[in-house]
Amino acid sequence: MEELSNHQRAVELLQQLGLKEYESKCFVALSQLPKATAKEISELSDVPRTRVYDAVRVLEAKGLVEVQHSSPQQFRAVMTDEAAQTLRREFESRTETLVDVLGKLEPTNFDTDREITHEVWSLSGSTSIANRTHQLIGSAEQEVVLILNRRKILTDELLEHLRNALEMDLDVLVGTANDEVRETVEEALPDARVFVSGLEWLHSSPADAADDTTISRLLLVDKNTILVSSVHANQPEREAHEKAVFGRGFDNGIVVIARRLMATGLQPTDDPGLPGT
Amino acid sequence: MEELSNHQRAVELLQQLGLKEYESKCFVALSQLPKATAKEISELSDVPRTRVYDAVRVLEAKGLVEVQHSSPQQFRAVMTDEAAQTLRREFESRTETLVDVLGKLEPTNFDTDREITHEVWSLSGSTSIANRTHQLIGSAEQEVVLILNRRKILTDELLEHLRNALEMDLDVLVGTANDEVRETVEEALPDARVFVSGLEWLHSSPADAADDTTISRLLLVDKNTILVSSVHANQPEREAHEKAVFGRGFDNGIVVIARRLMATGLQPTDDPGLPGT
DNA sequence: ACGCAATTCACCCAGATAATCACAGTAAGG
DNA sequence: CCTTACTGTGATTATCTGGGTGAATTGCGT
Repeated sequence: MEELSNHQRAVELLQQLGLKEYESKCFVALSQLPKATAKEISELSDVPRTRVYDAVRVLEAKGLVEVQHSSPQQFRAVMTDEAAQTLRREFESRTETLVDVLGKLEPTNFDTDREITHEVWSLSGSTSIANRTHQLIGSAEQEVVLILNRRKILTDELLEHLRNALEMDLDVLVGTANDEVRETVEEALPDARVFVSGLEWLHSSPADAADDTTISRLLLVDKNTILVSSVHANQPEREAHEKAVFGRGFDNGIVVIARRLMATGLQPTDDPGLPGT
Repeated sequence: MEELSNHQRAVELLQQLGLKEYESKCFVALSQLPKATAKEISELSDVPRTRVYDAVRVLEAKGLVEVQHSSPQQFRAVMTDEAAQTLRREFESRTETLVDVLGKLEPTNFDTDREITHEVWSLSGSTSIANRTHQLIGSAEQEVVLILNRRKILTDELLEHLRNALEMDLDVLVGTANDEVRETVEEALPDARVFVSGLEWLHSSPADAADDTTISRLLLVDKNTILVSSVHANQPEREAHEKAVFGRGFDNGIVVIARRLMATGLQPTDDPGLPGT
């Protein structure tokens, strides 16, 4: 029954979008019928007959269904595109006023970032990580070393930030997993130094380890700040979730390790021996 | 304390966007500090200190805060713009798959609209009502009579639909509340017949009535289908909520009444006496 | 007037979530 | 080294929202 699966998925999505279970079920049922009475909805949606009315009432208030006030009351759902549009409008309105309110709220003791040493922060979510990546590249003052392992993360925006760094006469080194990506990067950034990283072990899960975790990006800025992100592929529920840690401070342990890694990885023939701890 | 009000509003908004109370409070608190420990968050947000950790953990998973795993753990919120962006991305992903799933789901008995007589449907929400308005204008076959009472509802999209109707050689009559709107409409639609409606009582609340409800649009299509929308202004909580009823069927009571109304309203000097029931 | 279905209302129960407590690790200072 | 205060984790209890059910009311057809 693939139908059931779709049904369930739709109900879950609706709930995640803010509707209650009954409301979601009723709406899905109504989406399949051009028109329906409470009884029909109840049968098709497993919602107790007596509760269909409440659910439909709030759906009406949200602009998702229309009701006909006749003896056997009839209901119909608006077209799905309209529904999505309605939900989107409500959402946008909320986020809009949210950033507004939060903006008016920030003025609290804002002592600029003091001791920025020995920090190690973790964060998650691809968008947050991408944002932090861009931000770090933007704050570079000498060099940017970046190793990419997945094609997806090579976004236009990322290239744009790298281009900006190049225009400020910074050293930009990019390590890639294979020649294909290397060529893409070389085209977009002629002034950057692009390698195929020698760190094969980085690019695929270690054979012995049981975890299917993949390093997806590795960024070193000014030999001072490091960001490492990885994806856990074993969770097929959603888009694989990306996690990252990022740390600052020249003598920060993780930064030191990363510095060594980067050096050996990008120049596999040399024995660079960068100043350690 | 206007600060408190903003604080509360922010928390409510976050909750409406899917966060729990604790999560919302913690995020708002963190948005005011560049960095904080669990204790500080607890004090600033009224969240029990021991529960701050849980809340912050899910916030981290949602990509809204970063955590520093040090002895006294430290937390920081991402910039509000980033947060909004993250939330938006999640939302879009959901609505996207939603319309997809609902689309695959619709194939159920879709006997085209049979008896379309004597129906009276109610709906609410400005966007839904606007959509229905456009749809009705698009389905017109002879004439479109529209009375506008509020400037806001004269959108470009509405004009576009009216223009389409004109190009199909339909009669388009537009009644407006005042000369200003009339001129705007006449500019945009040279071929339409535009009046300043004679129905003054429509355009403002009746003096005796206690309710401050205003009719905002009134649409009659093919002397057959009617849509009336009104706004209740006494609810300053959000944008005033718009409600509407729409009915079809030549001999539908509400349609008959509306037909009479429109006739006397648009041609105040004449005694048209359109064919009634 | 009667019966049946439609609709509403009020209540119960369960799971989720808020609130509190007790305890085990950890850092700081004497 | 020991004390002390504090940080973090887990278990426990209270509260509340919302799902689930049946009775009471309304309205319609016969």
